[in-house]
Amino acid sequence: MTRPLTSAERALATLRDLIMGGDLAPGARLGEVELAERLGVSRTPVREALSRLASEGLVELVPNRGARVATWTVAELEGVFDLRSVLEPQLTAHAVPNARPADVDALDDLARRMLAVGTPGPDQDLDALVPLNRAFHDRLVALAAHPTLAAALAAAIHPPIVRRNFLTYDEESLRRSLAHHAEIVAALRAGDPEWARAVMTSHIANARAVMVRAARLQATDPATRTEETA
Amino acid sequence: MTRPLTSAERALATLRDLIMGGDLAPGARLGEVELAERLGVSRTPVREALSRLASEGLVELVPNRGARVATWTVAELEGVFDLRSVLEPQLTAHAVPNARPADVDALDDLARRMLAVGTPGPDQDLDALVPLNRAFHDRLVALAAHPTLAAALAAAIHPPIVRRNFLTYDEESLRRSLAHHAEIVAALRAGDPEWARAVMTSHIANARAVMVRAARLQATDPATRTEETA
DNA sequence: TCCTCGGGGATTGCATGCAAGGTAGGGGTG
DNA sequence: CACCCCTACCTTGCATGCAATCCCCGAGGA
Repeated sequence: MTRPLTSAERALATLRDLIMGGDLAPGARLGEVELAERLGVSRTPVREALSRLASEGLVELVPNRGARVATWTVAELEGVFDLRSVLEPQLTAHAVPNARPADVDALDDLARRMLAVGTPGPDQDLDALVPLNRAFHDRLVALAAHPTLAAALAAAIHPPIVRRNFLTYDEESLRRSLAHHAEIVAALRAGDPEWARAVMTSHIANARAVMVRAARLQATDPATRTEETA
Repeated sequence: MTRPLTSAERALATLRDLIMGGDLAPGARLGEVELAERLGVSRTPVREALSRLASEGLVELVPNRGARVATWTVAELEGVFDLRSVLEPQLTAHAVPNARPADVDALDDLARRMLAVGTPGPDQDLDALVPLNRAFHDRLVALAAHPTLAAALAAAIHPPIVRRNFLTYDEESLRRSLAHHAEIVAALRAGDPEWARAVMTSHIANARAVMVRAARLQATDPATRTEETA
């Protein structure tokens, strides 16, 4: 019973996916007519979508000069992690009293599967980690049942930062990250919100260190820079 | 050298002010043609403004059914305060090392003026408190120099919740609130971020109690309900 | 009396057209 | 030779028109 989406909504969703999925690199120009043709609609819904993406921070919109995919500096990246490091531990703590055994089992399953595909060896498949990780965090956020905090977090994660992040993890940080997931499950099972909060805080700090290091490398290595003046 | 704003930007700003200022009550219908005439532009920029306000959470937008000013429940109000109670203390702590004597003096001045117009007596002027309070908090947020956290906070405060809140403070809570401002100044002067953080946490908790009580009263008292089905 | 089923009016959703503003490239000048 | 300006093209910003959808309200039947 899902009501039919409007063209503007489809354009919004498609553009968001294109940006978050990395098909449109940061700094890439977003011409209205080009997008309209690509999406098979007129410029009007495209403009509406761009406008909303701009207020979400995914694109930068300059009057009379059009839209570009938003770029981010290392400082902004650190800012996002500052925000995550206050929001996600809080959400995790909220989730604890709401976690029913079935929920914990589902999270446990996700954590185990991440461990399976994330551990170095013949079965390692880092690409498979991304959706699993997303599912884990989404489920945790849903358990918190706190729409306002969740919305603030969703607004923060926007930048295509977390996109394919596991490729940038070094082996030790990755092992830590996987262990955190398992430990969060343990904290949930124990019903200890402070434990869960602490592990999530560590989890974000670990991710922060990895991402900031990767971003610094990318910023100084011209070979990997995405074009910004296309 | 401020470049001329587009019609859509003006519509956006005007609508935002109208909503935040309470001229458009929560639940009020926002017809495109009506707004377009009121603002002297065509429907297109109005649509764009409504679209952006929707993604900011200020209006609710239902396909084919138009826009209404967003309404909020007591639960959502509490959610907003949950968010503020993690963000504002953090921002306040960030502000401490950046506070130069001149900044502290300016905040001190604001706190004193709030005390002057907020203390019961012949000089009490609760309406004057609102802009002073805003200036105080804005200045503090600016000092934190943390755009990401600030943006998340700004997105949260949206609901016209904080609008004319001082009218709902009881005498004791108001006195507490004014004292908090002064104490934050003291913490800044002492250069103690944890002190500042703790006071701000109390400040938000106090405000939360006042606002939730007021909202509960309003929700049960039909006389003060704003029309929602206009 | 209550529920169901249209019909008219109004409103939104989208496409298109036009004008204002911006960008790039070439010629002229110091 | 470098710099500036000017022109032509392109893009965006906005207005308007038309079709699709929804809401309201009244008539008919159970």
